[in-house]
Amino acid sequence: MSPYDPTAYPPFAVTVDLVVLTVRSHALCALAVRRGEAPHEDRWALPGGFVRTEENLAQAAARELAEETGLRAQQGAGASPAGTSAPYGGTSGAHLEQLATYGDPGRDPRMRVVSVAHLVLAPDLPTPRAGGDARGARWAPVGELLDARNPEPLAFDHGRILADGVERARSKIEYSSLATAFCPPEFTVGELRRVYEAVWGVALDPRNFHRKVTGTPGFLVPAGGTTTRQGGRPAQLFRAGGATLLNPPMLRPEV
Amino acid sequence: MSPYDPTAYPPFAVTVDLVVLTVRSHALCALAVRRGEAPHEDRWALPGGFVRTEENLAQAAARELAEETGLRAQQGAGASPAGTSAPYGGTSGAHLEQLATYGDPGRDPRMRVVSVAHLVLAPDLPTPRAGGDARGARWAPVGELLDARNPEPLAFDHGRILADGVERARSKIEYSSLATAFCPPEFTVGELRRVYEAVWGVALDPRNFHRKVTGTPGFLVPAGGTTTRQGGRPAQLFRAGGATLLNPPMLRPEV
DNA sequence: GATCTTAGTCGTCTGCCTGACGATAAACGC
DNA sequence: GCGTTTATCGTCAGGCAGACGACTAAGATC
Repeated sequence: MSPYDPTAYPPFAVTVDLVVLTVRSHALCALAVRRGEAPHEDRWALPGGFVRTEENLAQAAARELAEETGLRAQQGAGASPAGTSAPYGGTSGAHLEQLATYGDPGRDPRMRVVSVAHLVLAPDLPTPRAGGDARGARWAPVGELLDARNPEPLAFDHGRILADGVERARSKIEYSSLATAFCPPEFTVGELRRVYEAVWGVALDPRNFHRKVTGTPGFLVPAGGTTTRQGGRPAQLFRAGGATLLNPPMLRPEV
Repeated sequence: MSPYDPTAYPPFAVTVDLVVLTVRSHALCALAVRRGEAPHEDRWALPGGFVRTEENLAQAAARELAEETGLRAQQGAGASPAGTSAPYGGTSGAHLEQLATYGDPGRDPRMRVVSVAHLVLAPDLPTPRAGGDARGARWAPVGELLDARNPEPLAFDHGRILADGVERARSKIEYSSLATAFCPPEFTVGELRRVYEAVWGVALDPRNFHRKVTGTPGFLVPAGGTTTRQGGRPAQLFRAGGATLLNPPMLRPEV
C-alpha cells in the first residue's frame, strides 16, 4: 500500500480541552486558565493543548490534566458515549470522560482546529499552579463564568463547551454514582447531598436523600467511622460502592 | 498576529463516520458500505469521509448522509452532548447528532486520522445506492454486524463505533421522544411499540405501552385518521408531538 | 451546666406510576 | 359465522418519591 497522498485531504490540528469541575464552598466551580499567548492573550479559557503523535485522545486529556492540576485521572470508558467509571476504591483520582468535539471552521483564528473536549470531575483541590503557557489558573463558579454579563467571558467557544460539560455533569449524577467523584475518599451522606445541591443548584430534603442513597444497593459502603467536621451530630463515613448505575435514578427536582 | 507555525503541532486528518440506524422487519439495522479502496478494500465499513475545509462537523455529517442515502438531516444540537432534536413536524428528515470521537494512533494504517462519529436515526428506507467510493451498500441487522462470529466484521474500529451508537440509541429512546425518528410522519401506537421492541430486543406489553405513550403530554398528537396496514382493528394515526424529553422515562425492562 | 443550634437518622403517610393481567372492539380471511 | 389479529379501556397491587414529624448527638452560648 502506498503512503496516503497528503494533498487529498485538508490538514487539521487536533487539541483536547478540559472541563474540570469541582465543588467548593457549596458552588460548582470550573478550572480556568489565563492565556499566556495569542490568540486571546490574557483572556480566561479552559485548559487544553495539542494532541501528540503517539498518544490517543484520552491519554492526551490525562496528560493535560496532570500538567495543570497534578491529578491522576481514573478514565471512564474512553471515547464511549456512555462512559462508565472504572471500578476503584477511593483513590485520589478524578473521573475523566470524553464530552464532545467542536470543529467549526472559524473557532480558532490561527487555523482549522478540532477540539475534543473532555469532562473531569474532581474532589475539592487546592488552587492549581499555572502550568505551561498559562499566566494564571483559578477555580471559578460556573455561574459566574457563564454569566452573559461577565466582562471576561471565556475565550474561543469555551463558554459553549463549559455549558455542555456542566449539563452533562448535571444529568449524569442523576442516573450514576458519579457524584462521589466530587467527594474525598471517605465522606458523609450530608457531604454527598451538598454535592448534588451545588451541581443542581437546588435544596434537597436531607431525610429523603438519606433514605435514597443508603437504600440503593452498592452505592455506598460504610467506612466504619464517624466525623463531626460539618458540625452537629456525628455522621457515618462512607466510601463509594462498586455500583456505577443508579436504578431507579436520583430525581432532579423540577425548576 | 503572525500565522501559526505548522511545525509546532502534528497534522491530523479529520473524518466523520456515520452510524445510520433504522428499523426494518422488526430488527434494528445499520447502514454498511463495502469499501472500494485500500485500506480494507472490499470489507464492510460505516459510511463516512473527510471533513472539508469550509464546513463544520455537523455539515460534513449531513453531506455524507445525503450522499449515501439521499436523506435530509434534522440536526439535533450539533456538538451538544445532550443533543436535543430540533422541533419539526413530520418531514422526512432523519435525526442527526454527534456520537463520539475516535482517535487512537493506529486506527487507520495510512496516517493519523481522528474520526468524529455521528448517529443518525431514520425511518425505514429503500436499500441505498452505493455512493462515491463504495462498491455496495446494504442495511444489515446490528446483531449480525456485531456478532463476534461474523466472518466479515466491520473495518477499522467501526465495530466499536457501531456498538457505541447502538447503545446511545437504546438509552436515548428511554428518556426522549427520539423513537419517533424511526417512524414515518404518521404512525400508530403499535408501530411505535415495535420500534422500541426492535431497538431494545424485548417484548413490551401493548396495553401498558399504549397507556404510557398516550398519557405523556406532548409525546403524540392525533393525526386524525386510522389505518389497518398492520392488520387487525384499525389503529389511530399519530404524529410526533413537540415534547423531546420524556419525564418520567420509558422504562427498559431488565435483562 | 442548661439551653440553643446544627446535623444526622428513623418513621409514617399519601399519591403517582408501573407491571400484570382481564375484557371488549373492530377489522380480516375462511 | 368464526377464529385470528391488533387496538384500546379498566382494574388492582406493589414500589418509590415527596412532605414532614420525631428523635439523637455533637459543639456553641449564656
